[in-house]
This record gives sequence, structure tokens and C-alpha cells, in this order.
Amino acid sequence: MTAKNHSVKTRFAPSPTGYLHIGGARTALFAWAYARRHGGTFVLRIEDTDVARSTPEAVQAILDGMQWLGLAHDEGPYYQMQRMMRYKEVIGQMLAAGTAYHCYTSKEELDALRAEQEAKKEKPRYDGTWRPESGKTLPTPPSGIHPVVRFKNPTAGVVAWDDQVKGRIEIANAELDDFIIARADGTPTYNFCVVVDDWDMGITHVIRGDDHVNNTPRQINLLEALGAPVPRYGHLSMILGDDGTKLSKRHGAVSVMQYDEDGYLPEAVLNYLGRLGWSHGDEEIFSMTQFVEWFDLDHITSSAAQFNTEKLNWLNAHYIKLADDARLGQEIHRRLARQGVENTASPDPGEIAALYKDRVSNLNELADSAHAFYVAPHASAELKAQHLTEAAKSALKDLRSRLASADFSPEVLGKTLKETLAATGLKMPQVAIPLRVVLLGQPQSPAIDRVLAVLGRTEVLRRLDQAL
RNA sequence: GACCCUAUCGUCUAGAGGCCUAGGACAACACCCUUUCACGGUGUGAACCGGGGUUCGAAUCCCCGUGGGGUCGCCA
Repeated sequence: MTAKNHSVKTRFAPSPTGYLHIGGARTALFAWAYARRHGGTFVLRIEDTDVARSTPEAVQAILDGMQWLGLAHDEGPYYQMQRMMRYKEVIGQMLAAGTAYHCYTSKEELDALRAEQEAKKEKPRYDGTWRPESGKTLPTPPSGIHPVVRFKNPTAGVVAWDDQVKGRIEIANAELDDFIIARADGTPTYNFCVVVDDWDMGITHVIRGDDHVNNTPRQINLLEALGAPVPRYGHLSMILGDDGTKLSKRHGAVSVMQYDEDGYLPEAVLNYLGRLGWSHGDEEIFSMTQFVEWFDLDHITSSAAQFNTEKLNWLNAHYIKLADDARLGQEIHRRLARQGVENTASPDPGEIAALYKDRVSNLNELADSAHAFYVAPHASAELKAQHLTEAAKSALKDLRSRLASADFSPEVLGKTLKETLAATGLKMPQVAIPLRVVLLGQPQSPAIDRVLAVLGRTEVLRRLDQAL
């Protein structure tokens, strides 16, 4: 913390009621990048005050997601449930200062009030029954009822802030009501905890989702009532599903870990997310180092962006091409093991990766391609009928005898193949395609001489003998 | 319903009054490369939501519509 720039401190504050999904991941990425860009501090805060819906599994899932993406926090994770004493202290202070008050209106009365207002097509809001006002006589508190604590929101004027991504936003105080900051059981509510935390933790830039725009004026009022500094706010627009509708489990509101499961590299997801709703001219492909160097709030799009799987696929293909063979080999091993294929030591999965990495756009595809190297595939009857003609078979026999003694380097294998072509008078595809069908169970593959080399003499001969 | 935000190719976007006969990328299509399939390369088609202003000049500024999104909990 010593070398940190204290003029910038951002936070990511998820509530552990589910996994880290793609929208949350982008919010985290932007908050993280902003802190990194300015040499500041990135705080992780777990907002777990909803005891009924928060789970330790969800906390872990969020931590796992952040780790997979490589978004390391500098402070935290803080847990709001561990800060209860502090919240209660501040509530006491506000009550004493008269910036908050007890309200005895019951839930039932509130529901009735809301129903009534909705029937009249009005905006539902608290009616201010228990709000103290100079010269106003308050009702007598009913006995046996635990009151909630409400914030005494200003009634006049506007709350305004220069949103770092959307520009100036103004909301009339008349639109706001006296919201509850502590429940009847004494536990504080969301808007209140956020304010105390942002204040105590010295957050300078609140970068969060669009869905919080309406909370911001309340939080600013609260901060001002507390005499706390008001951070800068930047509200990120939402990510929409592939079909332009709200993100759902069907298309993207799944855990970021699902992307790992589905064969995506974290750097591809990061690059994709970074470019979704943010731009640096025409730049499409950038590392996180580069992203951090370029990142700013001025170039964030203020409208919602539609998620596009095809573009993610393209980036994934790009990063797979760039990835280290050994790393890809491990991915092959891991993914094949999940399918029950354990013996992936020979051939070296890294060598298979080298063969396929520039042909696939997904790690699962890569693993699928590697599968045939470990488990001898069965070509379909149609495929065999189509490609394993008598001419092809005799050519393969010729090749088999040459392969028995040939050196298994791609160079020599290439020459050996040509010898068979010369001996049989066939063209390369007439031999190579049947050979692929026999060896890998399908008519397409990378350069056949390289496939032979990776598969190795023993296995090649075995598969050839099996088929002829 | 009220309030807030928003609107450029199918999609992500560049664009901050003249550089725009609107640029890039994904996707699509065509061609090239090729030992098959891919990769790759080259190219083509494709957009400023509508209407009013302001201005010598508007994709860019203002207003009104319309479309989209968000929020209206003792949830976060």
C-alpha cells in the first residue's frame, strides 16, 4: 500500500447470492483496470447483508471467477457482515443528529399504502407519517412495535453528479422518499452499508452497473448528511444477451467459470469484455497490460451492448494460436480426463496442440481433435465405403511397408508418402484422405506427415493393420 | 404509470460542427493460398431511428416523437 496512489481507489462489491456472471466480470474488470491505470487500489468487498440469500459457496464462486480472470484485489475481501458494529454506530449518530428517525409504520401498512398509490398510478413512496418536522406533532409510538430507521432525505432541490460515463445526471429530491436504513431488527440496509463502506474505505471512484443509477442520489444525500466526501461515480451500461434481450441463464448470465468449462481462455474473455462498450480507436486485440495502459472512462459507451459469441470465438481462436503448446497440452489433458480419457502422456498432448492450435477456436474442440490420438477412432461405414477403395487400400499397403522402416520425422515421412505416390501413380489426396480416415476416423486433419510423426510408428502401423 | 439513461452497418464500435462520397472489427459472401479441412491473405455488400430547429455547414448541438434499457422492497 505504500507506493499506491491514494487519489484513486475503486472497488468491486458483489453480493454473494450467486456466481460471478459475465456482467459482473466486466464491472470488475473496469473497476480493476481503472485502479491499475492510475496506480491506485482495487478493493474487493462482499456485500453479504442479505443473510437469507448469501451463501459461502457463492463467495467462493466469486473468488474463483476473479482468480480465473486474474483480477487481483489489493484490499479485502471485506465482508459487510463483519462491519455490523460500525453500521450501528453510524445509525446511532444519525439518530442523535436528527438526520434519521424511527418510523413505526408496519410492513402491512406500507403494502397497503403502496397498493393504493399504484392503483392511482402514482410512484410508490413513503408518506412521511413519522418524519419529524419543526412544528409538527408526531403520532404516539405504538407499543410493542420495533421501528425501522429512515433517512431524512432533503425534500427540496436536486441531487446532481457528473457521471464519469454518462455525463451530468440530475434527480429532484422530490422524487426520493425517506428510505429505510435499518430494519426493525436493527440490521442496516444496502444503500446505507454501501455509503458507510465507501466512506470508511476511502473509495474515490465508484464504477458499477447502470442498475445503480437510481441509488446514487440516495447515497449522495446520505454521504452529505454524514459529512463524508462524495466519490466520483461512473455507471456502466448493461450487457444484453446475444439476442438483444436481457441477459439470462440461457445466454450468458452464467458463471464466468462456465466459459472455462466451454473452452475459452481467460485472456480471450478479458479482451472481449474490455472491448465491449469501451474502445481505443480501432484497436481490437490487446493484452491486459495494454488495456490497463489505455483504459479510461471517457471512451465507455453509454448505451447497452449486445453480447456477441462469434466475436468472442474469434478472439479465443486468436489467443489459442498464441498460447504456449505445453499449456494447451495441459488443457487437452484436463478436458480429456473429464471425458474419462486418462492416459494422455503419449503422444505428448503439447505436440498435438501444436498440430491443431491454429485450426480451432475453442479448447474443447482442441481436446476433441486430440481424442483420436489416444483412442483409436472408428470411421463410419459410409466414410470407409467412400474412401477405402481397392486402389486406396493397395496404396496404403505399399505405404505401410515403407513406414515399417522409415524414420518418423515429418521430412522423411513426406518423402515416404511421395514414394508411395510414385509407386502407385496416385495423387496426394487419393492417398492422404484414405490415410486420414484410417488413422483418425475422418477425412480432414492437419498435414498428414505431421500427424504421422506425432502419432508414432507403433500406433500408425497398428491402425493401418487394423484397417487393411 | 412515474423517474432516470440511451439510439451509427445484423453485432461490437470509430466519430466530440467542416478531415465523412461515415472508418475498423466480428459475422456473411467472393476470390487467392492449399495435401484434405481449417488457418491465413485479398476483396465485396452492409449503418448515422423519425421530425423539427441552431449554423455558411450536423452523424456530431437543441427540442419533440418513437424504439430500447434501468429503477421504483424492512433485496442487493
